[in-house]
Amino acid sequence: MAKPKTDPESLLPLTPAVFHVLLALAGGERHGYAIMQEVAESTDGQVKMGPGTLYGTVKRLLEAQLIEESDERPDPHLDDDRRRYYRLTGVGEQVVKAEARRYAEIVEIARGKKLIRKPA
Amino acid sequence: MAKPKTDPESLLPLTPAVFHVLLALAGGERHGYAIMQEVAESTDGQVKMGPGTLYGTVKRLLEAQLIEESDERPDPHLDDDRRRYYRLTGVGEQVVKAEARRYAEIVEIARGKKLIRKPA
DNA sequence: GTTAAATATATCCGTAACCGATATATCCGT
DNA sequence: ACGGATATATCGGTTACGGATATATTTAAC
Repeated sequence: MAKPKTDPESLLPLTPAVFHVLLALAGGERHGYAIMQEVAESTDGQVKMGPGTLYGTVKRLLEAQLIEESDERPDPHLDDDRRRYYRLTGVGEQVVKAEARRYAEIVEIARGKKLIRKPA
Repeated sequence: MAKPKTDPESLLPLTPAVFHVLLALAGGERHGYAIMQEVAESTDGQVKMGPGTLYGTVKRLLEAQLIEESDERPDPHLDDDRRRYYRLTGVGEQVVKAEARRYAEIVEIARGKKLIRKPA
């Protein structure tokens, strides 16, 4: 994942770390630390991303133009100068959607083999 | 994934290659080449595992005792001496189930963010 | 029956990614 | 003003991925 590609499918499958970051940003703009927290929270602590993984991943995602830094800041009294906010690009949104569909397909395969039951 | 561990959850998340191999074996005993074919087929060609990935992964899975080699052979006239058959161990089955559940949870997160629609 | 293609396993190695450790600095509650 | 949580960043060891390569056998074709 080094050069900017425009075909979303060609980037799949994503590494788990990349997918989790994109998923977190699919909920709206977030800064790095908040991404870490959201990943840990949304997976009930099953996936804990350390700073090395997070910032390395963010750097690669910026280079691949799947995310971009945002200039928008929240209300000044809620803000923190250190924060750097990121958001999905158009391509990034397509990629995370495509990967989500791929996950859903795999879940269906697992259901077909009776590894899991309930369709929800 | 080097030492044999007995707690399935502690091995998660699996790498995509590992998960696909375990998923293929969840459908019953298979030999290496058949695993490659099944992964390509079940993912509609989206995931193509080369021999380097496959046999390296199989080796690691044997060491981790998630799979084991099988002595059972099919009818002699259908057999091929070169083949080496593998099956899931008890732990392996627990691990692939746990990972399938984890995938399902992530799909639900993606649904909650409107990245995909249909609950099936 | 000889050739060719597909089958089948295996290793090597360059590239990339993970991720803990470490560093640094700021914000905020008490 | 002190300490813990917040926040970003880099370094380096370890691992895994995955294409290329090698080798041999089986099967189909001619």
